[in-house]
Amino acid sequence: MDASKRERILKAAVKVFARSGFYNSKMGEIAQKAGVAVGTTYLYFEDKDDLMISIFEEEMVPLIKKMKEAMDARITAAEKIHAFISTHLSFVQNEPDMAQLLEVEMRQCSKFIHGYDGTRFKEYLDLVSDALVEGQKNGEFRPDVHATIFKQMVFGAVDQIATNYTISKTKRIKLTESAEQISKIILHGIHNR
Amino acid sequence: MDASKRERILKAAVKVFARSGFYNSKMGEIAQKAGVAVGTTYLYFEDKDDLMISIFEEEMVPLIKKMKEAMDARITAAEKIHAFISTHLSFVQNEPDMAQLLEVEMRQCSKFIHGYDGTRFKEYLDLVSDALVEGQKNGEFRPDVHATIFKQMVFGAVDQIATNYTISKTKRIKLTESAEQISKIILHGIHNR
DNA sequence: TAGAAAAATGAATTTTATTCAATATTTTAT
DNA sequence: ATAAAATATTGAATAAAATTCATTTTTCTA
Repeated sequence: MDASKRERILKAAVKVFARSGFYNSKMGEIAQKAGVAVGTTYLYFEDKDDLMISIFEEEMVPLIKKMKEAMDARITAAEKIHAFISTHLSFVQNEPDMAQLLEVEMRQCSKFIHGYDGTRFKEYLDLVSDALVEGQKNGEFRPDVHATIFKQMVFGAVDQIATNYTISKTKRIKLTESAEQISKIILHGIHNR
Repeated sequence: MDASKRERILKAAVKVFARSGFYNSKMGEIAQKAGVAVGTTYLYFEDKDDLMISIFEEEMVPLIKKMKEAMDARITAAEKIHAFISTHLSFVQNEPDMAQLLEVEMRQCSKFIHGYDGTRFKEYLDLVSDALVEGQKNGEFRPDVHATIFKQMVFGAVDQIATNYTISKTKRIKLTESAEQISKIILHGIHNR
């Protein structure tokens, strides 16, 4: 089993999924683009869904890493949360194909929606709740904000803006502007007056 | 073309989609449950995706109506936004099958993700931005909050909490508690100090 | 009530994901 | 270096469903 062949298949799948959408992507086209036979893709991945989920898992590793770095570079917890929001939206701006895949196409993948345990995704969300808890400990934020609710709320807000941006043709509203608005509302909302 | 037959097919589809998930639902089973032949479903709906989208469109009508009533019953804009959040989450709590369908299964529907123009969905989101603008006019809220960003942000936050609740087995966190937390953060966040 | 129009049927078709028997390549033991 | 064994690859065959459409049934019209 050749690791580079696995990579070739993943790379090809990213391209095909992003261009055609998950549902309309043919395993045959992915195999062809990767320069292998159809059957070979099934030696490296269980099925089409597993291929999609593998893309997610592998893509999240560097994304989490970069996000950690961006947040660690900030001093206050408020700055860390602002960094989460603007870094996520920068990624969406700078890597539209991958954003399309992670936000839009991934959700058509039945195994991802139903079977996926979400380890990597939880890891990502916990960056938000960790920053919240830090800010509660040092008095920046109100202590009555529930960390689990908060992290989902922040991610949900950012993800909705991101998805809408990705889908929309016009790109009327700048993501940098959205990032500032979301941050301001959320941070005002949890600030310890 | 019999309107009641169309209804029977829709009703059957709701049951089957909710039980088996969109992807694993067979048109044959839907037809059987509706007491018609497979081909008949194709006289009333273009395809499986159109059937799913029709459920969404029809379900949104009473949902929007109830949401409008709930919001209109409140005096201040802040109360209206609070009503949006808690009414949405009450619906998720009280109609788990429909919530599963609208939040989870709908997103596996390729035509919904790609082709749907989102008229009904926009109508729903506009309830939030209308309340925001009202609150900005009467001085309750800061005037610099962007309505389009705000409505997406609020919906995204609520939807993420709702989806997580629907998917999770444990239901650890009460949706009423989540509604209070989200409202408090958001309303603090936009309040005109 | 016969003929036309509309609606309904379900077997046949089509499209793809997935499997697996056959083939090719690589590794191991002598 | 060589043959047997193990591993990897192939792509034609299979299977599963969505969708179509020629045929049949029902409803309408004059």
